[in-house]
Amino acid sequence: MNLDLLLKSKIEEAITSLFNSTVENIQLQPTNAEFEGSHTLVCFPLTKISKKKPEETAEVVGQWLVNNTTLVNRYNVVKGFLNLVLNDQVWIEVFQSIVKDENFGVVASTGNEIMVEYSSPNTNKPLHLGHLRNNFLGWSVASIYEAIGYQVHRVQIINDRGIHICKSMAAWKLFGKGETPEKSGLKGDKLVGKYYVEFDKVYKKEIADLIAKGVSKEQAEKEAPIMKMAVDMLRKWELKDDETVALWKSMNGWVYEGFEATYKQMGVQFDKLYFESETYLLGKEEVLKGLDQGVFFKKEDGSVWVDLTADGLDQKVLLRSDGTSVYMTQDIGTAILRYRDFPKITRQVYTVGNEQEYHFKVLFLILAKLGYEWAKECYHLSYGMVDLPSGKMKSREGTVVDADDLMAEMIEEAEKQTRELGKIDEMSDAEANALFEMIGIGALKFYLLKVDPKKRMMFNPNESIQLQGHTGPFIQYTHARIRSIVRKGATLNASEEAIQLRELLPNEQKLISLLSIYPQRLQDAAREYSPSIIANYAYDLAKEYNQFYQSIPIFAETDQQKLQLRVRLSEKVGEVLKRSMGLLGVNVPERM
RNA sequence: GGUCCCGUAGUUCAAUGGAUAGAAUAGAAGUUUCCUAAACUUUAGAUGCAGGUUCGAUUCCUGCCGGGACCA
Repeated sequence: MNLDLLLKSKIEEAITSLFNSTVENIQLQPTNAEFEGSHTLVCFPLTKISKKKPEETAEVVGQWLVNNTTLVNRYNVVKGFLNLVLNDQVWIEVFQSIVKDENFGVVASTGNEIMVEYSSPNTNKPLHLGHLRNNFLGWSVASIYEAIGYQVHRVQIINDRGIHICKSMAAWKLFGKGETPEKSGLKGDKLVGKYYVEFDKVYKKEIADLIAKGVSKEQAEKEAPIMKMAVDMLRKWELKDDETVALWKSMNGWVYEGFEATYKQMGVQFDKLYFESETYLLGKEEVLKGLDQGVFFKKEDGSVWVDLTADGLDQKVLLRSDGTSVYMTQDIGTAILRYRDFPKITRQVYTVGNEQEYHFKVLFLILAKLGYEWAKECYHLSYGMVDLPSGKMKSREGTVVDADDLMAEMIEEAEKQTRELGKIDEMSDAEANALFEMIGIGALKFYLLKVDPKKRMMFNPNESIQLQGHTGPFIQYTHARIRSIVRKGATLNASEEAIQLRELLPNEQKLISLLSIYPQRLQDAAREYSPSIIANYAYDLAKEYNQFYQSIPIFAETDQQKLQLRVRLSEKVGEVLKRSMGLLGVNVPERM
């Protein structure tokens, strides 16, 4: 039962009957807290057909609804706003239908199928704070689509080829002395990252030395011995030189093992991994095919270009004059390969930072020009950078926040605060540790997901470890309280018969109202690709519940009907909190 | 040079063109014989500037100022 639609149709009837006319868009919105009522009809747009002042229009519509429907109990008019107070019986019916639905808010499979890409790191550096936002977002959007009945394939593309990995390889060969993650106890991705940094250090020194000898800067950058070594390795790799490929494989292997541990701690997974080393050749083929078809053109130096000036963009190179590919070439190949692997998907969602907006505009246009119908359905889930109080994260200045370190700190801080509150006295060590992790990771995920993805956001370490206020742990705590109520309620002799109440308290009505809009919020979140809509909804619901909890002592109630309603209402709120937090990748505890 | 994004309380975030712009945090003052005080209550505090469209603009349009990104 959709109350809003029901009410709207009644208002339509009212308008037809009163003004002998219709309006396309009935503006029904939630009533401001300061006024009585739950729904408000904005009457200004109706004045054209009512030929009355806004106040009078509101008055007659309100009167009609009270006289001709069983929904509206009373109304009040403030300026052109008609505030409607529905009958409690209506809310009780709404609640009954929610209670009856054991899977409230879960949409049955629709047969739609999409792919969501996220993460997609380079293999030369460990994951950092920016990757956390990326992974949490991608994971959450995928979950949200599953919740509205889609089949979702979670994938990533791993940038495992190119000069950057060769740099780490060169430095490792020169200075590594056979170091491995096993020997040094260093996580694989951290180890490879260490040699990437080492490369950079040596490279800079070599450039400086050459410049000191009178070589030009440009020349020095090319001639530095360690760079020549890296370039040579890339060349050998492309020729499939055994030794080089073996080293490449083993170093990439270390990185993947390291990443795997980080993903596990993040709580994200993938259904399939794509590797650029496996897709870039397909991209090249497709570009050459496009060249034959006249979609692209060749310049005098032999490079291949696409002309997008007609679309308001410029010309873009797709193959360099030496025939090597660029990022765009690879992405063309990857996109096409994915549709071959999963022919039923109708859309690809790319979770990639907003600095690549231009890139994806171009990519989708090119795919469309190549004749792929699905290209126009593709979506770049573009998100803003994560800044620190000190400004942008810069690896050169050592301000990059490492993902593993951050997650460990969050869990540690959760443990510290939980112990201080003396909340784990009756828990086993295993339970307590699971709780610390749930709270620490939950706080981090909520912190990063509560902000609209499109916006650039600030990561303040001191605020992020806060567990009070607009945070994940606030909602987790509310859930734990609810579970406590439900456990206690279960020990009473509750009858399963339908609740026969006729009236509700304002707190109860508001909670029912919030519960009832969950399915709509879920749809909104999917349409906008925005987990923040879910995060804020869960927060609002938890906040409302805490007010209810604080002002109404549930078990002090002598009327069994009322008591039952409050326990069941609590239970349902708990379920929806759990479900919506689940969409963010956040678990909620039974006790905390 | 061209294209795009963002400017909201001290700070971090909200607000399908609608009412007196909401939260959180930091500040001030309270609530524990009562289901978990990681909670609740009260209080103070903001739309960068100038125009325009509209019954109504934080939201749409133009210019300026400030911050950021991308393309050569």
